[in-house]
Amino acid sequence: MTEDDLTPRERRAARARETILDTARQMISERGAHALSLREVARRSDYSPAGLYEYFGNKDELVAAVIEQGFERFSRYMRSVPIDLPPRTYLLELGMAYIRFAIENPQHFMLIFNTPDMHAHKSEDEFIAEGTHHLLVKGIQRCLDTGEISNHYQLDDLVFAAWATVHGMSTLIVSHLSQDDRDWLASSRTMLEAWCRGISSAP
Amino acid sequence: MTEDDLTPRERRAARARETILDTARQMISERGAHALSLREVARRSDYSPAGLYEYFGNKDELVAAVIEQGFERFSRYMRSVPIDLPPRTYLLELGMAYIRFAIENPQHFMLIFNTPDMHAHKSEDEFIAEGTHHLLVKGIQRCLDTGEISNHYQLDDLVFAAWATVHGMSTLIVSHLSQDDRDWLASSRTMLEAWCRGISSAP
DNA sequence: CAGTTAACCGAACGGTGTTCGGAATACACA
DNA sequence: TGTGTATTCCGAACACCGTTCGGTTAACTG
Repeated sequence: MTEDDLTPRERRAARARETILDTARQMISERGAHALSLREVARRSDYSPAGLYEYFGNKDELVAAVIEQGFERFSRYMRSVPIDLPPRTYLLELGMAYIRFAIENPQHFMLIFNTPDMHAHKSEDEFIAEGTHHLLVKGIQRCLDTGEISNHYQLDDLVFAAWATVHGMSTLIVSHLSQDDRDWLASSRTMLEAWCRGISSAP
Repeated sequence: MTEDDLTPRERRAARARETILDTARQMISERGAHALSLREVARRSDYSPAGLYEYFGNKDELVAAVIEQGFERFSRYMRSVPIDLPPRTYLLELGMAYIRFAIENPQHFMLIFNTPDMHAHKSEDEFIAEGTHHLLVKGIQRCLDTGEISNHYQLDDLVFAAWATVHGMSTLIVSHLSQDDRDWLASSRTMLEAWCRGISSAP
């Protein structure tokens, strides 16, 4: 993937960066992003607080790196859905992958989709997010093409509603209903199927 | 509403508490909850940092109080929907009230529904939230009774899906699509109508 | 081997939330 | 009205935080 002709020094630096990043990632999935302390990261990875600044410009850049990792992980969930499924099934499974990611990585889901500072992640994350977003757009477009979704609705509105539904389900499950031990994946699937059927025909 | 036979001292204390709370509320709606500084609140309300501890046990209690205010405001939006509307119209307008609150009070919406610490707001907020939640449950139950929603679906799942849809729309609009200047209220209404129609008949 | 660069740290600065002892103030009661 | 008590409020301090800077190793380069 990447160029492997790195000097030992560069390879060492990359490894150190990765170590620090892993520590931060683990601390975030343990206690959430709001409780991340740079000094604690330094402590756990055997650096002095100042030492970290060799690898990350500041705290925001560190959590931005974790967010980027999270986006890649999220992207993997989404891309794992076979594209050769029937259009409506594909759409359904895409939504389920979204929700599965949230349930299996609650802290990272919160981190990458719920951070109040949208200024931090702009370049690379947006790029990856756009990539997965495109999967949704294409998926819906295919359903429109095959007539499995009524062309009475605009593509933009359909994308918005589909995204909102799975995002809302994910958010509710991980942040408000986590203690309730219902089978949320089953409920989500049932109601997503209903949603797909609902928009399959004109009013 | 409340008992007015308070001593002047109690009245003064209540007023001071309210002043501090207002300052905090304004600071939150200006720059978000994550940027709230207790010392800055003290500065703006002419107290010393230590002085605030006479009225709030700690910072978390202060933002908990702001959250409670936010819940009450949110509850007012929801209760403003006339209950004598036709069942399906009522349900639709309930959802629109939810989204309107989010759009018109983005920081407070984020604050009360997106705080990573679910341990803080348990007692009063849950109570009010349950109150508005009950509006949704009753609204859907009425639709089931009149047959405007297919009884093929379970009440719990319907409530979950309805809540998730409006919550997702709200969250996306205020935190990811705020710069996009589409008419999100219109899009939301269109797709909520589609959702209502979608579950009106069995598969 | 000498010079340069990278890697790292100790110490400090200004900020934060919070605690504590005490001072000022307002109150209740004699 | 005076006195004792409870409320208000604050200054100072503590521990922690993110960040910067100068300097000291350590590693690479020629």
